[in-house]
Amino acid sequence: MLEGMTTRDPRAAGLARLAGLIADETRAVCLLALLDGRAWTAGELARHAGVAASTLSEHLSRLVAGGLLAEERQGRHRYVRLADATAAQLVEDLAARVAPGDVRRPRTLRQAGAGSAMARGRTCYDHLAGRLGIAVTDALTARGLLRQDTGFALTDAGLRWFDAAGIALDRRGRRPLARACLDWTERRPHLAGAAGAALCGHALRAGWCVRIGSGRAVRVTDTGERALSELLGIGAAVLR
Amino acid sequence: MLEGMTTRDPRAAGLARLAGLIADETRAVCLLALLDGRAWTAGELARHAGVAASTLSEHLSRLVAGGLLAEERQGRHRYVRLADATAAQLVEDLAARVAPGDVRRPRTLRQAGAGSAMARGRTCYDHLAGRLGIAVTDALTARGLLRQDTGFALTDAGLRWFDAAGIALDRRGRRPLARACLDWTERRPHLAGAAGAALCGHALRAGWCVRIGSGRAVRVTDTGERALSELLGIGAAVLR
DNA sequence: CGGATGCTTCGGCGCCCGCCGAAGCATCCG
DNA sequence: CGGATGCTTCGGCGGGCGCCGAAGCATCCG
Repeated sequence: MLEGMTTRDPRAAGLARLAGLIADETRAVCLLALLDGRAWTAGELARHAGVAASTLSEHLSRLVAGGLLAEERQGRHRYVRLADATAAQLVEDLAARVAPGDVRRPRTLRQAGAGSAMARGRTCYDHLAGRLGIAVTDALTARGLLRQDTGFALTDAGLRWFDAAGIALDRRGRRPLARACLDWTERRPHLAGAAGAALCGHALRAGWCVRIGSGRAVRVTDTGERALSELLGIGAAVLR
Repeated sequence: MLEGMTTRDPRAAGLARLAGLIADETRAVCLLALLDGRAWTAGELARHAGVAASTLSEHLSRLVAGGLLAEERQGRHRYVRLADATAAQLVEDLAARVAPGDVRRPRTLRQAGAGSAMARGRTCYDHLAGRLGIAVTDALTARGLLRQDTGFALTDAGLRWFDAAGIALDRRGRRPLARACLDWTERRPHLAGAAGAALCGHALRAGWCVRIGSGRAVRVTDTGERALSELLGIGAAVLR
């Protein structure tokens, strides 16, 4: 056989290998969990995924070797997190393409409860998502601070708004300031990129919102309601 | 075992299945080849990938069933193409993340020749790439028609430029007008999205550039050099 | 109509990979 | 120091999947 083979694209092997990292349901479970942007221990992920610790250990080694995860050893714990923003974006992009019909809806009450908290507000890697993320994105757009019609970019007024709000934007890196991230529960784009990260970081630091328990869901505080109302004209009702 | 399993993310199975479609080198070869945006027959792809027709037939069925490819039967031929722009973007995004060290450089003279033609100018799904794509993107940016510093979006002046050049933009669909696509050979972003597609389509229709043979490489014509110089101030030397 | 061409189906083979539990190592803590 | 905890390594098992060639079907063409 073969011989007739012409010039296989040299990227194919790497592409298949990269996709292969995500092409396992247990690893996919881990990557989606890590989308909260925080570090998990190997044991937490093993329990979360429902497999033996030994099994998960090997999965983590592959994901780290493949560059999707970064690890940090602390004593007898192995902490892993998504390697960087581009890794997070990759998982997001793939997850966003998954046909909505392919996701099974949660069944138990407890899951439904957690689900509705997540739908209200959560972090998506390092930016805000859920109705909260959408509300912020919509408000920025309505006020002419963010353009969505011709792409996805901050306007000059948007740059001034961040400056006036005292939210520092890191414009040195290669990371784009504004980027669209498709919201899983809302099925609409919300603000990601360096600006989205800065805004989320500020919101958590300033107490505009706090994490619920140990998950990625967040709740808007009274302080946060006032700030979002003053700075962006977001009504409290939208966030409930 | 198990029992301890908590709430696996319902998207995990779909995510793994989707990634699994790309996680095979032969299928990856096909997807990368199809990034030229045109339709290939099953036989062409089999020869290109260097596998038996029967093997490739099954691969195509899986890719079609998974929604990444669209097929069209004509007589005894089975034509396939990327299902839509989002499928193309998915493959691009994944390929862009492949570590540059992972791609082996071409070796033979013939491959090197094809490579340099590809590096000069080519189509990337439905927009321009290679030095040509970069030159156009840079020129649009330098003239204030495209913003890259705060995201990736056309400016109002950019909208007027397309209008004045007689290039119709389809703004009805959900597809973003401007989007960044990481150029494989240049390692820098070039213009994709509805505007990139419109520009590329116009360039081919107006004879600004023509396809070289049956591949995805394109060559800029004399007409094209004049047009690009007049409309965007692109010097001919850049395109060589 | 009959041979050539393109694709698909099928059976069979072999490899890869995900899974587990047992055993071992490192770390922490009383 | 010794037991508990967390992680890793190893052997073994089973299933899935990619590969092929042979055979069969549809289409095209002389």
